[in-house]
Amino acid sequence: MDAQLKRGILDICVLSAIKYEDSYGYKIIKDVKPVLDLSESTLYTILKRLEETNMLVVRTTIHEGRVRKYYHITHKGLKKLEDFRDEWKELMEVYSFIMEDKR
Amino acid sequence: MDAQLKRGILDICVLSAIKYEDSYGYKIIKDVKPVLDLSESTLYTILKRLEETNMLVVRTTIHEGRVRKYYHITHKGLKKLEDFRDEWKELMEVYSFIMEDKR
DNA sequence: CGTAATACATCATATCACGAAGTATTGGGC
DNA sequence: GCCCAATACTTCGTGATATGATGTATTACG
Repeated sequence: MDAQLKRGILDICVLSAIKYEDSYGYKIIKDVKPVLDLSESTLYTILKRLEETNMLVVRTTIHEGRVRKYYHITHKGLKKLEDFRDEWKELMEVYSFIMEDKR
Repeated sequence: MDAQLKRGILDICVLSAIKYEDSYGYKIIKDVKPVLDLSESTLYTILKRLEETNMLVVRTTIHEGRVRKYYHITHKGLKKLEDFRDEWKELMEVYSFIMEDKR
């Protein structure tokens, strides 16, 4: 998918991936990649941003000798997901405008 | 609307605004603004980009003593609009993923 | 004569996706 | 024992791009 089109939904996608269950970077990539391709550098950049804007909180654990950081969605993160429904509605209207047959 | 979400559709919106009839910057803004807010600086940046990538061609005219540049969509621009239908389908699938009830 | 409307241009800034490259550990195959 | 894939996270540089601020210039109208 076009990089620009991705921008609006990448953050939302990542939040959605931890919506019901805490998850960690490596797993999030595996979960999201089939539906929306993203690289490790992109994902960790996004996770950092979401942490800085208090959309999620981090808990560092050790799993089989490896560091594993679990991400947990916050109230603010859940609200962001909720608000996206309205954003999507707006986007649908724009799409209608784009595809409108003006002849 | 969120700036990031806009990015993927701004170019498409502008192309769509000149799809059936040549138009000029000032008019495009008036047409697009009600459905998707954009500033003059943004619009002219986009028009320049679309010209550089051969999505449209420009014809400079004088109208009532003022310069007026008419933009005409090219075959490549029309193809871009067509391709957007597929992009949109992908986007819909991502939306399904985001809103999926995983409980 | 001033102001709004028309019309386009440029620049600096901030945001962000992504490839490249790196660090470190575990586990399986040979 | 050794190599490589898989697991897991980090940092840096680059390119793309939306936008506010600012500027230029003309016409129409009261």
